[in-house]
Amino acid sequence: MPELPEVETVRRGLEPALVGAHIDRVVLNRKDLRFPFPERFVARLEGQEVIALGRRAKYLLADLAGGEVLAMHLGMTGRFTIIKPVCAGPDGGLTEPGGFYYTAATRGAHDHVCFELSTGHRIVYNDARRFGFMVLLARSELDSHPLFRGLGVEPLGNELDGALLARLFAGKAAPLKAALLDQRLVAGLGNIYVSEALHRAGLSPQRAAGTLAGRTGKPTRGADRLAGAIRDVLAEAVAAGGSTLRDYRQTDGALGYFQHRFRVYDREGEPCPTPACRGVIARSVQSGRSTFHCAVCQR
DNA sequence: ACTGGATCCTGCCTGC
DNA sequence: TGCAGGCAGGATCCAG
Repeated sequence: MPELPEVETVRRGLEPALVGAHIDRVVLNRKDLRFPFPERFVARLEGQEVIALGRRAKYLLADLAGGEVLAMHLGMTGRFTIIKPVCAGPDGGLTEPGGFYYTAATRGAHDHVCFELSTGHRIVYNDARRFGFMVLLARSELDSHPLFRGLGVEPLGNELDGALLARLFAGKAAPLKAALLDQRLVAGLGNIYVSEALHRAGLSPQRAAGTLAGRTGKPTRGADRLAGAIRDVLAEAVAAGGSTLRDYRQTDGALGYFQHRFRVYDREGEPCPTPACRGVIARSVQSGRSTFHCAVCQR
């Protein structure tokens, strides 16, 4: 479920295990994800120390001591799991505090990559649909790399406000839904949070994006509301993800799960949650993707 | 320049 | 119960 908040949640979950550790061994269970793994992928990673774990839009960025960056995109179904070290139990046998081993026998069907760290931790990447991918690139070429060059503004950074949105959307006939999904404008929103942000802002997903730029190019109140709604919904989701992170060892240990309540997403037919609004959440399809909105309070 | 559609892949849910 | 069909949170590419 990786939009920006989920990726940030995964980043925060992985950071303590990954940063400062060396990658002793990398096991690939297949030769590609969405794309083939980079040339000499394993050799370039093994022996490297991870010195930082960052995020840009929906990409995780692991900085390596040698100057390369491991950039990882989770696609639709990518997940990371931390497997804690196995240690000797009271009965003399091997037990594991989190309650599970990671062996060939327990390996999940779509566990494609396993990073074995110097701390004894293993970090497993699982991706059923394989829309995710990993690339290795020099830190110095990050900003000019085709994957990152065109990315738009980071929505939780300081730049995003109504004025910037108005500038980005000026002259665009595309519906707000499509404009917000465009990673070249605002980077990190996905199908869920676009619906959520538009509902909070009281803006119809069908409305032309350019109408938020006013006639003089000045931001409208709608643009200000939308910028605020984007920041609020993402920040709340990140906070919700973080609040459940302490439990990451239970069940299958997958990072990035959280119980965030969506106000409109997947709530077709339910009453609109806006106070005093008598509307009902409708589902529609825009450029092949589900949109959820209330026609009464979103204009 | 913008837009909609097809596409990659697997799993799950629905309806017949 | 079985199975076909549709749908899924991403992002790119292509035709129009």
